[in-house]
Amino acid sequence: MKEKIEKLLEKSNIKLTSAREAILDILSKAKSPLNYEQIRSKMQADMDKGTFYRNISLFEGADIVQKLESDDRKWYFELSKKAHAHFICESCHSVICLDFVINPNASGHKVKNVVLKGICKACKRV
Amino acid sequence: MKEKIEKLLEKSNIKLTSAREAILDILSKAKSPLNYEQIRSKMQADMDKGTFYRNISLFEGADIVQKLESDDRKWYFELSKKAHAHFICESCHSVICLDFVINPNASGHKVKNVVLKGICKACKRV
DNA sequence: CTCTATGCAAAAACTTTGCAGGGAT
DNA sequence: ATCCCTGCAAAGTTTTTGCATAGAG
Repeated sequence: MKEKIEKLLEKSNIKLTSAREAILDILSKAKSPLNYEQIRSKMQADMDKGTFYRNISLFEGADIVQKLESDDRKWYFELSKKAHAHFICESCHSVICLDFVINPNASGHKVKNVVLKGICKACKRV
Repeated sequence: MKEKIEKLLEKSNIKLTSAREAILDILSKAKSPLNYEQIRSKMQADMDKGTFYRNISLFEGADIVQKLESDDRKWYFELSKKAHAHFICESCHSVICLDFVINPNASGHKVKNVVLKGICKACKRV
């Protein structure tokens, strides 16, 4: 894991620190995008918000991390990977990755992301 | 216009006031969802934020208005109409309605909305 | 020793809420 | 006279930023 993260950062000339490793380690294990609170709760040691967001925006600039927002007005983060759609649950606000090929040229605009919103499987059951 | 708005409100037992009429009048003329600032700038008379947001949430509760967020962390509002997709421009943050039929059962979740993100036609040209 | 990352605290940006005054019925 | 709508101002939420200190090389 650590080597993989080291490689990612090396490519962009970003130094490896324990804060950065912690963030990327959690994101690399996540099945779906996570917000600050969720990431922080998975950490062993506490991390300051400032440090978190500053590193996240460093990662975004280097295209290592992508952000998207749910409808709870929080940013959700995931490691950059090939374009895929997301589902956002209006009930529990979770963000779920979908296997969904994005057609970049529907509609005359340049489409980079697709987000579906509604009620997720889990919430539907309740 | 006014009669149409009156009918909308009557159905939900909401009294017609000039603030409410102003908001709904602007929304009914809009081609795409608008945020508070955009709506406010189209108004003849000034309107307080509190009044605006309170009425908007009244409308949402009555299913007269739907809200969605762009990626500028602002809410965008439109009159409720039959399910259609939206395009959000990551460059100018405008929200554009698309003629796009939503398939509610892709992916096992219940899909109510579809949002495409990317660069809009206008920004692409620049 | 120098340079950058971190933590703390304050600022920012939008939205929401409390409260008192004003209008409509 | 009552009820609820409105405006003003303060509070709330998440993210961003400034500054001093700690830490790495």
